[in-house]
Amino acid sequence: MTTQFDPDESTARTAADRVFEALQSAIIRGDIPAGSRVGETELAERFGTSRGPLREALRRLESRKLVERTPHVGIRIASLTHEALIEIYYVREALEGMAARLAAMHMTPEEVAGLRALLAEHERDEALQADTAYFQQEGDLDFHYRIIKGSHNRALTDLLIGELYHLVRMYRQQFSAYANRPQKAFGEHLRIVEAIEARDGDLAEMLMRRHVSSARQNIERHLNEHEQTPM
Amino acid sequence: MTTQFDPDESTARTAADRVFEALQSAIIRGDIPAGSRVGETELAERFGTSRGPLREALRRLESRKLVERTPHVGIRIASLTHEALIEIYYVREALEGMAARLAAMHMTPEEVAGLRALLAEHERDEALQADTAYFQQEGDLDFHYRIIKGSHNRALTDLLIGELYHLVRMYRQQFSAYANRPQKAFGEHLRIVEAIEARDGDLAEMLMRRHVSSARQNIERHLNEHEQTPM
DNA sequence: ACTGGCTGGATTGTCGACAATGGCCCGGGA
DNA sequence: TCCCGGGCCATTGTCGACAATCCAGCCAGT
Repeated sequence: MTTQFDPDESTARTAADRVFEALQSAIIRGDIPAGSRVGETELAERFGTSRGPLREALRRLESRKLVERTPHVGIRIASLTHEALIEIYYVREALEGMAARLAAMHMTPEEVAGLRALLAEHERDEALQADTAYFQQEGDLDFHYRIIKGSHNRALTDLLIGELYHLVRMYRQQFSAYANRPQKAFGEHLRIVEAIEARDGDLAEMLMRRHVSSARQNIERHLNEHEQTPM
Repeated sequence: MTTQFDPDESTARTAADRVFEALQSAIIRGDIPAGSRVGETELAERFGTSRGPLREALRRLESRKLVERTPHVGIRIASLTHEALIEIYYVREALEGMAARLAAMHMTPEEVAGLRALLAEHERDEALQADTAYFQQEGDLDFHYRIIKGSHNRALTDLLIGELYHLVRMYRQQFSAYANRPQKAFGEHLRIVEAIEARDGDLAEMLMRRHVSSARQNIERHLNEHEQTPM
């Protein structure tokens, strides 16, 4: 069951980078169950490398909050609590709101056009698939990615895409995503794009914040209904 | 010029953690000049350890944007451009604004009282020292730290304190801080605390955002005057 | 029977050496 | 004189082995 790579595509970089990406994918996709303890030796031979590069990969994953390490004890795959997810959504609200504001200021006309094209594509898919949520999931990520990159703010982009979104994706995998009202989300996306086209930074930020906030409230409602956190 | 440690205080954790903190301090304090290339072997023997732990420390510092690594080439201490500093201030504006909002909602009465006590202490120091900026620098950081922690949002706290503020501090060390109008800043701090005491989250966020935004505009003004980025 | 300490095993932390890659310098040719 | 190519060297990437630490289970004592 050793993982196999394309020998010319991924070997370009160093082995530590390969095992880092592979391990990250494995965690996000749920191939390694969340919250489980794993040994370094086990992981090392699983990914066909030594413990040296593996440990470096683990350090990076630790800073991304994907694994937890306790000295002399071991590694466990991160299992996020619902509270942590809610906290992340507050951060997303602040950062993506700012991203939308900056996108309205700095996006090139080509980027805006691409954004609207993406939205049109979503509309077709949505019309076809009505309320199936999964494809819309990836489309939703794509939409947010474009606005984040449209901010042309590297610090903001690195923080959101490099640090936060991995956790969000792991979450969606763990709890197979709360039904996230694709038609409502699409309408919100539409209005955000309109605000960006109008170069209205204030409005774009406000709409994006409400969009993220709605998603958070939607999750909180689900949690209260299902009473998943008795405590 | 080898760094020295308290042999009982810092040795509690692992050696990789010690060299991580030591290296981070050295970078922030400017002991290692920004932008300079350094070799792994050199650093390893400087901190009295082997290359193994040092490389793990470097990985963590890399994710914190304090060093830059290029494979097979080497390490260079991060030297932030002015544009990067401005970008960080936009992120701070968004995140600390949210932190102030959450602090107004979630701070305990004790934390609020401590915040006001800190402000009173600043007022005394400020009255004594008029316009000397340096002490106010640390006080300013302390003020912001308390509000961030007052948000009771771990994701937000980790991001701001764990990822961002090191860069801000390194900056202040590099460029020995732009004169940051302590009396004006103090007044803004005062109004933020008042908003938090009134549990007015909207106002607290707005004031904090304007506070950070003012600091950013102050820096931008200095950059334009001195024309430090000819390009 | 239960608590306390202890020993054995396993896992992580650390180290030194080897291999591989990139940069630099020197020499030759146009 | 300038440009290009090849070889050498330094530095990084990787590996395997040794040492330190923690956890589990057992044994003894009360």
